[in-house]
Amino acid sequence: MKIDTDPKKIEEILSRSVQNILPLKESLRKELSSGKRLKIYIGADATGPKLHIGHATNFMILERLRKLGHEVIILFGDFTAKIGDPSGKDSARKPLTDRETKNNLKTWKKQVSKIVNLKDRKNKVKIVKNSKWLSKMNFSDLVKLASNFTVQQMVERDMFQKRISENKPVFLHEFFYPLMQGYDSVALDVDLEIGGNDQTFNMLAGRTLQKAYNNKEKYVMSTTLLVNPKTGKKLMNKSEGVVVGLDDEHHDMFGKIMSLPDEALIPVFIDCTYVSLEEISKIKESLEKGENPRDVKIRLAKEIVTIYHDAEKAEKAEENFIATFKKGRIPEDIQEIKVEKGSALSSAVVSNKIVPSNTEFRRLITAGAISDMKTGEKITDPNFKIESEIVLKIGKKTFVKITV
RNA sequence: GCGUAGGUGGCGGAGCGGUCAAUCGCAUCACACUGUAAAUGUGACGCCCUAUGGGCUACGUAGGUUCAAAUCCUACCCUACGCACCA
Repeated sequence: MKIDTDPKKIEEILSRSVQNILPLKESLRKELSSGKRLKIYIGADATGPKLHIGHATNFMILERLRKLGHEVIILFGDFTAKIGDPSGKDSARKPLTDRETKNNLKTWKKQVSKIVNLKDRKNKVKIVKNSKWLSKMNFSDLVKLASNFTVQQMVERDMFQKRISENKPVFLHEFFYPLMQGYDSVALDVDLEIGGNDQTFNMLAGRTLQKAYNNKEKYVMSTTLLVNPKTGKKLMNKSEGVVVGLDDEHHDMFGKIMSLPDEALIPVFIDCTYVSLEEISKIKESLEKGENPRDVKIRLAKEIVTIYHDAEKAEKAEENFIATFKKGRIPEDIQEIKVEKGSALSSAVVSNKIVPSNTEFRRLITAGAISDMKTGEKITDPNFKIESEIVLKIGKKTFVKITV
């Protein structure tokens, strides 16, 4: 296969969404320009079935490289997932069953396929699981592997330092994570690994091991994580922000993007869309000149929805969004439930899991969070009975149509 | 193994016999204002009910003392730190 060495394309690969390239950006450029076919891989966490737009960044880079003709591999970390990443406080995560792993892989392929062309026969993407080699290792293999690192190197990591100074536990098996991930590089014998900035340590472990086992240079490309430039907090994090999932339904996806903080606009454009860098800098300029960020965000939402759905759905999502939230109309595609005439609203809504509990329902209704969409009036009676068809708005984002 | 300090709600962290479903901060949810942004203000934030009241389950686990326990006692489990052990 002929390798494309277009300097412009290479430049984009080397700079867009890239945090750091190790050992050196320029030597990787040389490799990419040499016409040699490189073996490149990206590792993905198999613990959950959902990917979000932050993950997409890496796959976009991978796809660019694939298009140049390089060999790309997606590694599904099923073995590491079985043990669980104990980076948080909770150490023991229940191991994933084979069925869950299988299922995760399936949904996950579907999501990735929106970005990476998995079916292209000319340059096929290889998908591998790391249980293939990791599950076969015995204790002496592990000892050999571990002897490539010192405890000091492990302990040096920020996350461990922090926990040590806070007197929080650091479990021994946590040290195995970089080892296992690093060994993937050896097993695959790769030239380059791409991963989020938080994976740098693990990726570098792979670099060390690749040198030790195969005597080969492995490049490491770390990519920027989606963070709020103002607060420094991760954007795609359940506890700190909104998670825009790649398989979110189009209206939902659109809405979630609209609720991203304004400051995040440009980074998300760069990392999660195909909009050219020149154009993004124009957008940035117009924002600085005072263009309403909302309109820019609509553009962003449309770009992203187009990637994971299509242009038509993006258009629809926009219309729906404007109609519902700007004009206060009833959105399309709302949830519908059917109940007996005269039954209590509370039970209708709780039994259909729209509201988690009766107590919560009471809270909402006394706060004036439930209103009739047709009349615009608030419903404040906790014992409200459903006598005829009604469309309700519950809180900010929930709409439901109840028929009798 | 020994010693010391700990284990409280999604997280951090108070409380140390009754007024504790548990101060406070973060997160979350709702309302107001808005651009489903941010900021700000207000309120809510275990569950259930025939609801300005009542009930049930919760403060590592299991027992016990007491009219009454997150708070006291006993045992166990877990964590950190120190000591001891270290072919």
